[in-house]
Amino acid sequence: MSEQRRIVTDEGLRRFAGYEMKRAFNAIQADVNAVLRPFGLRLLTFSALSVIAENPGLRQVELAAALSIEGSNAVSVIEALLEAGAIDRARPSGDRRSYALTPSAAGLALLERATEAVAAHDARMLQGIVGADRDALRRALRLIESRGPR
Amino acid sequence: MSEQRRIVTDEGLRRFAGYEMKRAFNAIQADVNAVLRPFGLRLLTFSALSVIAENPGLRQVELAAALSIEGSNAVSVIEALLEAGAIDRARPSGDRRSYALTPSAAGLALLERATEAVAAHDARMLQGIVGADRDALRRALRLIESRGPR
DNA sequence: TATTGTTATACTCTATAACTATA
DNA sequence: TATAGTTATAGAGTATAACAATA
Repeated sequence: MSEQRRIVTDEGLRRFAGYEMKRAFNAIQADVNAVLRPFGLRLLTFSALSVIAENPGLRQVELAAALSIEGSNAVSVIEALLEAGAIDRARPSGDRRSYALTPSAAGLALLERATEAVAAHDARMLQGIVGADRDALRRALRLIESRGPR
Repeated sequence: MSEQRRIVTDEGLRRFAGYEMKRAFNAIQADVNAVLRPFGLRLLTFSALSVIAENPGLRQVELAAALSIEGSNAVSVIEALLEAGAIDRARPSGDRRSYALTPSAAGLALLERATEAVAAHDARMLQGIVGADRDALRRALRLIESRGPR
């Protein structure tokens, strides 16, 4: 035990939504990645797989735009999903620069199970936030996101 | 222009608050760090300086706990603030293992200006979120944070 | 000239293990 | 034995610049 029980506060920072957002997101990030680890996925690869399944045949540049990540950073994400056998990549007939990304059967099965786990995680994190508050949170997050770079 | 205007969506992911939180926080993170760059600060060093100014004489372990970061990761943050001349570090009389962190006069002046800029940034990001919605956002973020590891 | 995908690189944040010196 | 601070290390996310192939 310490000699003097000092109460150290971050009260001054609590007035900033950005600071509280960071703390809340860190909690989510840690939890969701723990949930996804058994599936061999991270939040980013899970998200990418989800978008690919939703938009089969999309190009890498489209995936990056949908996830708001740089194209160069999409490369390793796609590589991870390819190595896991969750997606396939093929040159489309039209443009020989681009690739068409499609989910594999295994990828769809993986996504289904992972999505269920993530849904449970999400519900757990939102416990106690109900009704109008939940809607307000959603609205606020989208508005904040829209304040960012286009 | 692309031959085919494909609409790629992340609609499936939008049902997860965690995904929207990540996107919103990325927008905040990018903006606040751009705002802090002229002051030679990042979100983390700004936060640390703020907590030190609010709790002068606190120990490093207390700072780390207040910010919810690992003690080992607090080292470089403190180092950055020391090098910037924003804080001082001294061995207290009682315990020769620990350090007492205090803001310098220059650090307090820096914090004052930086806080003003961050407040403007925060207000900008929260534009359009008013009244009950703003309270709901705050409540939700604290509740989500409390769902994380203790 | 512009776009797609890629490589290389750098910085930041987070987490863990192991160590020292002090308690 | 436990605590405060440190070092080393690794993994992950983000950002920029430069390049080859193709349009």
